[in-house]
Amino acid sequence: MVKTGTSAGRAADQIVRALEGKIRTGQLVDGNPLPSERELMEEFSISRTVVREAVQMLSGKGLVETRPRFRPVVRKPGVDTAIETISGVVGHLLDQPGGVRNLFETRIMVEAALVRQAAKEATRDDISALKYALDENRMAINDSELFYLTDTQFHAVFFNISRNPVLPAVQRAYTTWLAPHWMRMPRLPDRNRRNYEAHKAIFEAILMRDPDAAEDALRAHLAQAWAQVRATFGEI
Amino acid sequence: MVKTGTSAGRAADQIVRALEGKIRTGQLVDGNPLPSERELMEEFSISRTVVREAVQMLSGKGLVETRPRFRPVVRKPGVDTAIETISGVVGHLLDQPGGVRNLFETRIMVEAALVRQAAKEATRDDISALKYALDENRMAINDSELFYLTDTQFHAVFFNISRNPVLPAVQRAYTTWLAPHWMRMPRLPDRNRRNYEAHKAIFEAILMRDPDAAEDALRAHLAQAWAQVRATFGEI
DNA sequence: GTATCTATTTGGTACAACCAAATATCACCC
DNA sequence: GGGTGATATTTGGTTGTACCAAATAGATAC
Repeated sequence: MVKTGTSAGRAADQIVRALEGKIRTGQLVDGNPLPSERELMEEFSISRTVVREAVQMLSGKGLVETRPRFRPVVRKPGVDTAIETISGVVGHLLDQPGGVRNLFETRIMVEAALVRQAAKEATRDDISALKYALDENRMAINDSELFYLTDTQFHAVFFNISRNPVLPAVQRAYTTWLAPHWMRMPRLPDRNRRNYEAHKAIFEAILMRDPDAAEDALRAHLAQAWAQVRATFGEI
Repeated sequence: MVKTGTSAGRAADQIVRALEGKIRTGQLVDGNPLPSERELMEEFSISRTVVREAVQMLSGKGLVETRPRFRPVVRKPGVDTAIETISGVVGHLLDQPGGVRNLFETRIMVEAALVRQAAKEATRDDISALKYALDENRMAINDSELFYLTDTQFHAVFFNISRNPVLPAVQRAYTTWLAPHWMRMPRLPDRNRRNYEAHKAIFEAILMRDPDAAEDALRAHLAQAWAQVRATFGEI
């Protein structure tokens, strides 16, 4: 029987909705493989064509993870999932003139807000986390590979202070998307030291509970970083 | 001939990349329909199945727009495209406990940063745009439908001041995603007036070039809005 | 020139078949 | 008995054909 144009009008969308539900309610457990395509086509009485289509849609929405020849794996949606979903488009945006600049500008804005907040309401734990990250950063000045890592982790502390799970994911997005430009920059102990000093200045402003100074230090730091990027890549 | 497992290993990904390129370079013009599936299968010597798969992927990436029975339309990627792409996942996130709260919190943070910036560097044009939006808002106090609109537009001004095209898109995202909660709130002239007064307070702080006051006013305003949401929906 | 009816195109779905990579099964040897 | 490797069985990837119903283009009538 060739059943076409079903009442509801759409197609595999129904399957998608059904599976979406099963994932959200936990009937399909996070991390487990999806039922095989043949099973699904039997369960919903549809052709494999439609099953594949549905699975692909779910993959596009980030609810399942598909590797080329493997069973799709269920993934309960999280902030990181959302961010991965747009990575493709963002890639194109960054290729456009001014794309990187625009993204980086929002990062400055967000992080400026975060350091202000840190200066105002960082707990003792937050501050010791910050101090730890700063020390790690200092000790890595002569190891550029490690310095990049500790640099990122220092900044990460700010994104954690709010206790809002969205923000750490946002930072991961920023670092992932901007990494191509950062990683290919010449990294010299000299520059590392300057960056460390900038971090230290931010830290001290936060210690002094001075939001304005913290914001200024952060902006100076990121502006300098941007200048380095420009020096490496030119107009972007 | 049944050709499988081609050298490169993947499948419709190649087609996706090819089409991606054609879209970015403008060979496939923004707004125009994609070639028909049959044409594409001939052009790339692949089965229609694969063509459809590729098109779907492009759709998932937001590079083409597909309505159920219509020709897919090419869409050059923009920030809005990116945001639409994640709308699906975000929907799930908002359903989770605390989801709305977390999102709204980031909105407060971002907008607080924006009003600070506005207070510091708004041009004469920015300020008159703000004043215009404020007046429109005042005149709509007794028309709740219109008030919601002018409310949104008042806030929109802040997202425009930076001249960064990412931010207006972000605001559209916020309003879209949070709309379901805002629109179903009881809207009374009384509340409208209170919100208008809050807007006015923010505006005046910006006029005075006082970032701290502007931020405080903005935070008070949004905190109140949140309280209203809570009063309507309870724990969310 | 506009409206209406008809032919053709085009997307949506189904089914059957096949390949190659994964995975499960089992016999075999230490 | 507990690994180890060869074998059988899934299972995802792809092709081809076929058919329906909605869109669109084309022709015809008004």
